[in-house]
Amino acid sequence: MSFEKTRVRFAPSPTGPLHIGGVRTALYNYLFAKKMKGDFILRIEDTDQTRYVEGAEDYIKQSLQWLGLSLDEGPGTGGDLGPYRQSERKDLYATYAKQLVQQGDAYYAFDTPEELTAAREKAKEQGIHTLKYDATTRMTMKNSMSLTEADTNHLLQTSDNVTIRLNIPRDQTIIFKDIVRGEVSFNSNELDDKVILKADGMPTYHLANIVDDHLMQISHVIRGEEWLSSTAHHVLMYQFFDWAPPSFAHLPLILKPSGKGKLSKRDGAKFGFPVFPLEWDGGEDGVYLGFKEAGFTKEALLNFLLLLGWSSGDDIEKYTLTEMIEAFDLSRIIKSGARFDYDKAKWFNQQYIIEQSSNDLLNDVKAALSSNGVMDKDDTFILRFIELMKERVELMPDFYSKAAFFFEKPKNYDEKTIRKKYKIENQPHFDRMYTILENLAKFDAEEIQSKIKSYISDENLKFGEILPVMRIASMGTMQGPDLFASLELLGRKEVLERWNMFFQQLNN
RNA sequence: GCUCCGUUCGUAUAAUGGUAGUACGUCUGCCUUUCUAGCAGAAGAAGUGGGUUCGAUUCCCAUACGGAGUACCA
Repeated sequence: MSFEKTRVRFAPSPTGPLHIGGVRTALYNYLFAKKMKGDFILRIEDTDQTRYVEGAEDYIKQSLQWLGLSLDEGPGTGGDLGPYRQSERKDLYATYAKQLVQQGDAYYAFDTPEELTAAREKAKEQGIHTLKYDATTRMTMKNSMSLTEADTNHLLQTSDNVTIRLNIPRDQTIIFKDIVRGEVSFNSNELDDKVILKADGMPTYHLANIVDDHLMQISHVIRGEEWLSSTAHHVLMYQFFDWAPPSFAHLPLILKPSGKGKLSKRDGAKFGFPVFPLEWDGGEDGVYLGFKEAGFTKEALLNFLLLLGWSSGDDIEKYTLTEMIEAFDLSRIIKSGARFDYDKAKWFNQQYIIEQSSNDLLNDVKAALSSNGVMDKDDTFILRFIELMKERVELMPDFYSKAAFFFEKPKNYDEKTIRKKYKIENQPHFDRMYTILENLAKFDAEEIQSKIKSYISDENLKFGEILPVMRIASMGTMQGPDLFASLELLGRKEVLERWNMFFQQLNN
């Protein structure tokens, strides 16, 4: 096995936008593939026609592309072992399902969904929590095991309710090794006779999954923990086909911040953070925010997800994609579920913003500004602006929301600071400082600072009574970058206008 | 209900059969006109009960709690 080429697949079903847990699964698959110099394959599991959602496949591809998780094979990408969309492989599955029937490892079942529901209801009345279609019950159902050959053949011809079910053997222990959890075992008596081929001719996940993993020469199946329970079925099917099973690694779930249950798409709105990589318009379901639109860099998102369920063992926590590939190791995946911690996600983003040069941020900042109607500033201004704001920002939109005063005059002023810091007897000084600014040879931070500061000390004023008022007069708020640098950026004309506006308003 | 999986500061996690480390968050101080950032510091953790052991957070068992699965969904 270890001599084979490593080939992993990310196999989402196109039933909606790619959830953040799915993104992490994709990441881990990608990292492992690249670490092993293997292939990363995208396979679209669209076997449920009733749940197909238009645009979901594109969304998945766009998300992977945005994140830089490039595919070696997949629908649209190509590859020798396609097609990579299960709906395009439909005929294949029936052949394999029939092989299983022939071998006696599966059988035809003719029960209608209604009959099954009725049987379950009845069982419930008798106190059986869930009716299992298995060795204990299958002889009471309508299938090729319970029916005569003649009846079976007749139904095969006439029924439009023909499915194929796995014939799970009695009293077998199914043991498999999970890379994350070690040895996991199931007694076959606990397993139900799962449908592997549906009445519409499409396979269920279980069949499609193992047929494709085998045919596509997948070496490692890295997927969410929700699949752990059905892995026993899968292992049994590998035995039926006499195929060597891949290695399994079941990833811990990403939990709600409350810790109760796995993170769902509704939690985004509930807790106020994105749970999808990109924005998704769910129609009447509403528009779901994406990490990208919320102002995350892809590097930060990836870095955050990397550490939600995996740790290198050392104290390093910032990784580039290349470093992730280098460091990643399936055996260090955490076993227990990880809660989604939005504060930590934002911290990562802040780190990435601080590290990037103003030039690197230019386009993104421009975008954040222009979506707030700010487009009249030139690059020189914005570059300087970025330098001042960079370390005060967590998400890209903060470049506007935390710094709007650079682009428009204050609409209101921080009353508390005015009350505490403004003394009417200082007004003549503000008037004189106005004149100083007006006549400054060069309106730059250094010049403003030195002239204002020497005025303050010459007049024996208190910095704490003057500077805050200047800030309020110019910015309206106490929060912001260095006062003098900010004044310079605002420009003399603008500052003087604001002062006029402020002191006039204040004194009548 | 049944099956499987899990359980270390609020959160993410590390190491370890012998002092429980790191990061986020929180709080304090320094810096500063302010907000950040940075620096310095503080508080804060092994679900419970047994066993093995000189010694258990670590190994074993039980129990509690949490999670997942239990569909002609993936």
